[in-house]
Amino acid sequence: MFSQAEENYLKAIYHLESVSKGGINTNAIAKSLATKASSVSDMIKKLSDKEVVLYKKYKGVTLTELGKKTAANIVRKHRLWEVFLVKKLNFSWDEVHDVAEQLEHIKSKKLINQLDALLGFPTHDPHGDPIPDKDGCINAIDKCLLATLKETETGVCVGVNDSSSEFLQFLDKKGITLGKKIEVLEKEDFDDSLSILIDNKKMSISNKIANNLYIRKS
Amino acid sequence: MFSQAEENYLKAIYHLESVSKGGINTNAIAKSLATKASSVSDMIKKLSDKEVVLYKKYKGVTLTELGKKTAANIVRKHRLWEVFLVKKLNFSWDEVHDVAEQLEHIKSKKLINQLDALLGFPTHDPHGDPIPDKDGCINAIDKCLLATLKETETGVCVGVNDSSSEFLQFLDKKGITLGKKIEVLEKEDFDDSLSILIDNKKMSISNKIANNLYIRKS
DNA sequence: AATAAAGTTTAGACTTGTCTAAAAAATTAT
DNA sequence: ATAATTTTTTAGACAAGTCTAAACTTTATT
Ligand SMILES: [Mn+2]
Ligand SMILES: [Mn+2]
Ligand SMILES: [Mn+2]
Ligand SMILES: [Mn+2]
Repeated sequence: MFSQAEENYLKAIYHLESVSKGGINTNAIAKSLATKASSVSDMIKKLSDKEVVLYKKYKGVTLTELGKKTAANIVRKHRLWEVFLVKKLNFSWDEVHDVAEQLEHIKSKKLINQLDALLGFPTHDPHGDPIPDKDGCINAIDKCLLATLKETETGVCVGVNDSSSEFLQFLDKKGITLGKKIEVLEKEDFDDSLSILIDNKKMSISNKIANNLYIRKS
Repeated sequence: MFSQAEENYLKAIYHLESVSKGGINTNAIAKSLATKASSVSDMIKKLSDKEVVLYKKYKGVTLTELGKKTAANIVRKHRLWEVFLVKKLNFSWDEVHDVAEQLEHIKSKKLINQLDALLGFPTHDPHGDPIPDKDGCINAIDKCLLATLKETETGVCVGVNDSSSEFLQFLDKKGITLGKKIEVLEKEDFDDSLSILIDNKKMSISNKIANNLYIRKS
């Protein structure tokens, strides 16, 4: 059994491993958890004792198979709860994260399996992130950042890179939601901004936005 | 904001006040939380500083208005989650308590209000206990223990006094669930056991059972 | 290769919540 | 009214998790 703090560390390491392969360093974990490197050092020793991470002093940390499975299960719970909040409780996609941060620590196998069933076994959360299955496997869809599309290419919005509520609310305001079809009309060399067509409306999108929106090409 | 531990103490005091009016003593709280009297003393000081309880050394403790409201809100969350688990996730009434003990500490006004709406604003939890409203008010129904009924009297099962899973599973086995009509046929002087009619079936009920089942007379 | 800078760990302290053992107060029995 | 018993509080310790400051390793710079 893992404490809430331990679970949060495992999840942070899991997410860091998914973006930067190789041993995860103390400072990166500290930053992602808004804590201090010394606290991370202490906790890593505990996690190492519990055999969920491999650890060599000064050499960073990697999840063991057990660690990966444990972390994936927390992510699974987080994302299922996010789907629940949006689908059943009328939360908008920018409101769910903080509540899911709490709900992901609830311990009950039956709860999460029944929730999964209630929601119709969803494969992705409201931000387009894949939901790991009971064994921790995720089946990632083939997506790329809008910024990588070339002129005349089209695709469908399938996810966000930044899921801060500011960004999500901005997308709402622009009418950009998951599932919408997007066509790149023009790419401005000067500032890498895009002119796109969405819902038959033409709009201009800054490079910063285009670098935080995932598209499945079509 | 209250910690999980503080919330559990508040809830325990709230429940104790509802059965035995007057200042609640340290040992009673310790017993109901399965902790030690010394721990209770420590915590009571903190709760007193936070102005949710009134406390005079050696004289027991009472909830302030703020304390009552806070505690009632935790009970509200506990019972709404229990309804959710039974109605939406197919839990049986003997499985819900432990999970609700965790869920009751989730902090989100919107979450609990939307949950309330999803469930159709239920007034009672799966064990027949009333669900406090947003202001902490409960509207208790008029109920009495089955053991207090006289021969030939009839009523409807509306709640349980003991909600341990052993007792609840026992009731399931006997076919006794909330809403069922019961008629007292005979009362045995020797051991205070009852002969009752339920679903047109005659069965014998020990005094211990009859003292843990609430009835609304009809 | 030596030094500076950056990253990491340790030492020691603090908070929350818990415990045991001992002291103090309140209650009950003689 | 005094003594015995029960209840409650205090004192001191401990585990988890965090922090700051200092020491230590590794990496980068000269
Ligand atoms: Mn999230
Ligand atoms: Mn998400
Ligand atoms: Mn309960
Ligand atoms: Mn209940």
